[in-house]
Amino acid sequence: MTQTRPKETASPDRRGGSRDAIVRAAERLFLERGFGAVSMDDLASEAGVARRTLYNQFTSKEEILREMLRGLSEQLRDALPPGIETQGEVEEVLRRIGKGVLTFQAPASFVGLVRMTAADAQQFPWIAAGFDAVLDPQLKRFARYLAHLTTLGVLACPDPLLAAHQFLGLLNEPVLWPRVLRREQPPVTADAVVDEAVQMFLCRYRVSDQRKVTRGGKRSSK
Amino acid sequence: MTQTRPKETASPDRRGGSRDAIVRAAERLFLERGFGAVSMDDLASEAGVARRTLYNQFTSKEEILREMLRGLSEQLRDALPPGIETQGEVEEVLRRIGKGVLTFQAPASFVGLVRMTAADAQQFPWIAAGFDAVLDPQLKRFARYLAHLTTLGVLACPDPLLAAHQFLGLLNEPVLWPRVLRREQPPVTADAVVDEAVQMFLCRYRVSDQRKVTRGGKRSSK
DNA sequence: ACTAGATTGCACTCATCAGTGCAACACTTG
DNA sequence: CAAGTGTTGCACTGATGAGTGCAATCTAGT
Repeated sequence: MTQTRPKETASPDRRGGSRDAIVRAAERLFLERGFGAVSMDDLASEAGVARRTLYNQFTSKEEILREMLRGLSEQLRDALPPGIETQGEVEEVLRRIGKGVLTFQAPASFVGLVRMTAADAQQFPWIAAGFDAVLDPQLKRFARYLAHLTTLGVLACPDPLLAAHQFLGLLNEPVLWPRVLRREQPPVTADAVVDEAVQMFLCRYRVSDQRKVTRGGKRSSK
Repeated sequence: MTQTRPKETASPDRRGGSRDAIVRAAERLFLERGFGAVSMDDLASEAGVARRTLYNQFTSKEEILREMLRGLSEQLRDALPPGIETQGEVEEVLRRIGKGVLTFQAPASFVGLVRMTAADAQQFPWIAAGFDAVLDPQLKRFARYLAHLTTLGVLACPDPLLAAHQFLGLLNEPVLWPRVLRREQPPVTADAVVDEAVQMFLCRYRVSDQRKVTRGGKRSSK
C-alpha cells in the first residue's frame, strides 16, 4: 500500500518537479541579483510555484542557496576535463586550457556566481568556501602541470603557482573582470586573448633550446 | 533619563562636522558590508550621530552613497600621478606603474569598492558608472603610453589596449582578485609580482635592442 | 543672556520580508 | 471511492528598515 515512490521524472509541473523548478529559478535569480536581493516571493513566482511550496521543499532560503551551489559546483568541476594536459605539446595544451577556462566561465551564470561570491560572502562565508573548493584544486593542478614541465626541462618556472596565476590573469583581465564589474565589453575575441596569453606566457617561461613554435603561429585571425 | 547625554564616541564637532563623520562612516560600512547590508541605524551609530541627523544632512541613504563615491573617486584619480610615464626607461616606468597600481588598490577600502561594484551595481547602475569613470581613463592612458612606445620603436604592441589589460592581469590576478573573492592570500609579495609582470611583459613586447632585461630575453621580433 | 540653526530622542507610518499554520485542492494509486 | 501525498492560497507573526514630524536640547556667534 503505502509504497516508496521513486518519484521518477514525472511531469515537471505537478509531481516532484517543483524542487527542480525552484533550484533552477534560484540559479537565475540569485546569480543575477545576489542572494540578499531576492525575496522568497520573487523565487516562487520565477519558479512558477506557490510561495508555500518553497517551505515544503526547503527549510529556509539559505538551504535553497546551498542546494543551488551544490549543483553549480558539479558543473564547474567538469570545466577542465581530466587528462587535458597529458597529451600534445606545451603550446597546444596551454591553448586548450586557455580556451577551456574562457569557455566555462563564459555563461552569465558564472559571472553571477563571481558577483555573488564577492558580494554575499561577507555575511555567508561558506559561499566563498564552496567557490574556492571548486576553483582552487584546478589552479593547483595547473601549477603542478607547470612544475612538472619544469622538471622535464620544457619550461623554466621558478614559481609555478605564481606562473599559473599569471596565465589566468592574462585570460581573465580582458574578459571576465570587465563583465563582473559591468564595464562595457572589450572588443577582443576570446581566441585572440588565448593566443596572446599563450604567446606571452611561453615567451617568458619556455626554455629556448630551439625556437620552433614560439613565434610563427597564426596571429589572431580576427 | 539618560537622554541629555551627548555622544561621547566621536563627537563630530557639533557644527558641520556631522556630514563628514557620516561620509566617513559610510566609507567604512558600505565598503565593508555592501550598500544593501548597511542600515541607517548602523550608519548613525558608526558615525556617532543621531539617526535623525542623517536625514537632516542627506535626503536619502542613496545620497549618502553618492557623496561617498564622489569623494572616493577623487582619491582614486590620484592613483597614478600624472607624468609617471614620462621619464625613465620602459622597464623602470613599468615597474613604477605596477607598484603604483598594487599600492593604490592595497587598502581594504578599494577591495570593498570592487565588491560593492560587483554586488550592487545591478540595482544601481550608476555605481558601476562611477567606478568605470575612474578606472577607464587610467587604462586608456596606459594603453596610449604603450602605443606611443610602439611608434617610437621601443615596444611592439599590435594591440595596446589588450596589452594594457594583460599587464594589469599579471598584477591583479595574484593579488587583487583573491582578496575580492575572499580566497586566502597567496604568499607572494607585491614586489615579486611586479617584477615578474614587468619581466614577462617586456619579454613579449620589447623589441630586442635593449641591454639590461634581467633575464635573458628571447628575441621576439615579427 | 539671547537667538538661530544644528542636533537629538522618540514615536510614529509604511513597506518588505522570512517563516508558519491551516484548510482546501489536485492528482495519483489502490 | 478512498487514502496519501504534494500543492496552493491566505492570513497570520515577528522582525527589520527607510523615512517623517515634532518638541526638547545643545552650541556657536552676537
